[in-house]
Amino acid sequence: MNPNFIKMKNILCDFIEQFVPLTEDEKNVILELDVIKYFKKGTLILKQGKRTSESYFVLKGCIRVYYILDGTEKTTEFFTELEGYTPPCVLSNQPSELYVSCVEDSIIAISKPNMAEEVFKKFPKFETVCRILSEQLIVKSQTNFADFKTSSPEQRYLNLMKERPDLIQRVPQYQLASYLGIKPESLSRMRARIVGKK
Amino acid sequence: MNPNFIKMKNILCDFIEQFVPLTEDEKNVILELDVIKYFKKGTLILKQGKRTSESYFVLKGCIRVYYILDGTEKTTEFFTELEGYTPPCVLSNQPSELYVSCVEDSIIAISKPNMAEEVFKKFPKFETVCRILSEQLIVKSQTNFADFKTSSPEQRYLNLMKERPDLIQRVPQYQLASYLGIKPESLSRMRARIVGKK
DNA sequence: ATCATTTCTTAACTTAAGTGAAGATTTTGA
DNA sequence: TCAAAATCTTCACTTAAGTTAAGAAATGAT
Repeated sequence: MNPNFIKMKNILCDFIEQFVPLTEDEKNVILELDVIKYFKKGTLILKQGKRTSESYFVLKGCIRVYYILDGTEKTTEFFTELEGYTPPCVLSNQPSELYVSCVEDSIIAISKPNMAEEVFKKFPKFETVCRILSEQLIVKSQTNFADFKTSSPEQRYLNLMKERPDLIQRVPQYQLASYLGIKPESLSRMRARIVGKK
Repeated sequence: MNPNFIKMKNILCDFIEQFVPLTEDEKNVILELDVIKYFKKGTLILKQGKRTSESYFVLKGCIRVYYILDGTEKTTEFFTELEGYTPPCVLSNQPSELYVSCVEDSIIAISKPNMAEEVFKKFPKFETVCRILSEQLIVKSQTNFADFKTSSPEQRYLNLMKERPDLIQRVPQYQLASYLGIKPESLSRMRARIVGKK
């Protein structure tokens, strides 16, 4: 077992222990269940049209969710360290509408519903964690959405600089642009405008 | 027990039975726990600055979530029949940033976390329902957000006409406008433009 | 180190949303 | 029923985003 692997397991257990305490037994269950995978930058973890039941939990790196509309990539989400994502197709049992790709070399914990079910049966505590996490995620998602609706593209960019400054460094601008709901040219112009104002 | 009350209980149980079957016992638990309240149009169920631990589940009518920024109402959500909402302040234990008001005369099932905890203990099945519902809500919220980001104000309005035509009838336009992320004047002009195009 | 590819910038022009202000229309309550 | 309040529309003007197109800069692969 390489030391990096153990480090990642600890990150995962620490994260879960924010919500419920874990016994050694329970930690071992996680160690056995969660599959930790390494991906190179640019790897497509999920492609449009494919079926999957996998959820992704980012231990290191950054993944991007996007789809292609009229030949253009529309980026809808970025997930970085300690953020998790379940594609809609996992719940709908349909082919995926979305692509998921690695913006950087990334380490991802992958889980599947049947794994989860088993664990829930053995340790109901895990279901509680998932429920609480889900409830928090809903609030987060709704709050982000509300902030987005009520601000101009420029405010959104300034807000992103404040809330997730790392993304601006890590991610190509044309991907950030559609994440902000604007065109790459507009983002470029906007940045020039903002620098000018200072 | 008035017949309308019983009707509402049935609506609630039917809704839950979409996800898990319920025994009579379990239905009774719901009947005893959930508090069903009647509100007049315009009632403020939750005010900015107030603390609450209540979640709302709309049995009939329509509620609106908004906050006031620079003296202007910013509407972030509408919930109608069979939709539920937990304000962020319930999870954060802070005074509410948001108002919740009734767009119409409404019948709302109100629940609190301590009720939920008790029920979860007695019937773990309910925690499963809540987890599944939450997971679905996350997807829904993220999908809505993605659609919003990738469309123009006009597309958003056309999409709203398709997806929630009832809202356009039920809700004042100035509230719809901020829900669409635009000014009321722009919505008014846009509607004229759309009618002209036909 | 160099070439090809990807990403970013700039510019001129078009289109639609924001703003401020006024007035029309609809709804509500006494 | 009528006046006040709330809601919606229109107009002229400003501002910023979309579009098209060209070329510069950065990155990656050999």
